[in-house]
Amino acid sequence: MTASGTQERILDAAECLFAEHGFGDVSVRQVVHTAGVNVASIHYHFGSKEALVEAVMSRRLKPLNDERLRLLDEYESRDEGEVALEDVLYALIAPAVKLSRSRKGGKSFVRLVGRLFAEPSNTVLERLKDRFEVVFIRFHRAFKRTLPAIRKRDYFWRIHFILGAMSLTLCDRERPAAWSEGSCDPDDLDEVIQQLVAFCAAGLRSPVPRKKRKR
Amino acid sequence: MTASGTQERILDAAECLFAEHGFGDVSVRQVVHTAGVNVASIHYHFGSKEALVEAVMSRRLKPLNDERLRLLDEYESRDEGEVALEDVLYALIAPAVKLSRSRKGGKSFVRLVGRLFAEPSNTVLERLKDRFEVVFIRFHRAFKRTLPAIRKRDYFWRIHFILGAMSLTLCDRERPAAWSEGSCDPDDLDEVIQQLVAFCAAGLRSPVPRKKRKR
DNA sequence: GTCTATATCCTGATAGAC
DNA sequence: GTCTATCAGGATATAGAC
Repeated sequence: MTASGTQERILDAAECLFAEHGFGDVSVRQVVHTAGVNVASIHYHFGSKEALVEAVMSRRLKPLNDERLRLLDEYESRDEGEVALEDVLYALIAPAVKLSRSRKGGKSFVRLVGRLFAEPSNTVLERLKDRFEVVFIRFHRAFKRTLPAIRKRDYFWRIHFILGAMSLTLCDRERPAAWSEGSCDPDDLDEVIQQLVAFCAAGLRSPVPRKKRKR
Repeated sequence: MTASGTQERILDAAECLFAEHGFGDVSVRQVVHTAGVNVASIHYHFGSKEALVEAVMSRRLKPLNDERLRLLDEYESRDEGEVALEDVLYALIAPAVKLSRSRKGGKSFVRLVGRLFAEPSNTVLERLKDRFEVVFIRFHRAFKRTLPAIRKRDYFWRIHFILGAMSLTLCDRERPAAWSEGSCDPDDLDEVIQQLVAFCAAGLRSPVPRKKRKR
């Protein structure tokens, strides 16, 4: 890396473009144009477009997940293992939402993460799987402690729904504000976090659905 | 259209491929190859790739939304306007989930709808906006009747979370089964629907979150 | 309506001068 | 490390014979 920070400029530009248009629809030429660097520099610094995608994700994924685990550790040591459900959810959700207002491109990155989860057959997600799994195993343990009686199948369906709600919220800042004609403020991050935490907590605590629906 | 049903074969193949790999990553050549038709036929029948994408969506969107409105009408006339929250959610969710097991490519289509909602800056969604809006206005009225005291901003945040949960569930059949080591059965559609309805109902009914969180 | 052949452009990637 | 020039391949789209 040189003093001009070419790698950083490429990563910033790619992060922003990928978040806006998706991975497949952004060419390396658009990236170098936005970054103001030479066409060849992406292959010099990263080797391939695919490696660039992975580098974009890796750069911020570790700090994000580290912060999630740090919060969870903090709550667990403070409450001696008896962490409230809302606190576990907060540790999972808040770092991602907060990252979305950090100046250094975090906004684009969280949209990328949301996009990543919404694209099922995704080689990038496969590659990053290990990093996510460590976090989820830790959170699974914490969730199960707060919900000792929950059935395995109920738990995993609900976790899936929670990921969906998070995904779309990270992906799409504008829709709630637009549909509510301004009542929802996407820039009030504490509000977003609390809404998500409350919604997910209620969903996780809801009674087991009936076995059969008569219609 | 001819007797061989070239248009249908193209639509089926495109629907399947788009659902599997996304819009941008599928070429018209892949589509014609999968459909077993000539390269030029897409442009003859649809005019452009973008028009094909729109045609794929339009073909199934009207029946889906018609079924949603039909269910809602049925419940409202039966219960004289006093429809249970779970029934409104059922009318919104069940037709989409059920379409996912219809033989004629419905499985691919609902994944496409999920993908559509997860991609914010999407020209296709803009084009189909009108068709969705009619449905949502009807459902907004129904929801507000079952939740008369809810604040506008709480309501729209929660609708957003519900769309996210639906989106990911329609997009990604496999993750809950994989993570739960088989406890979740993606083919048990009644189970999926009931899980989603119960989760979303609990979320919609949850008490208003506290104003400030002290951490 | 179907097909072949082709036009035109853009893609990711690289070679080699500086 | 940066740049220009260029490659080989694939993209959408079309022209024109059948």
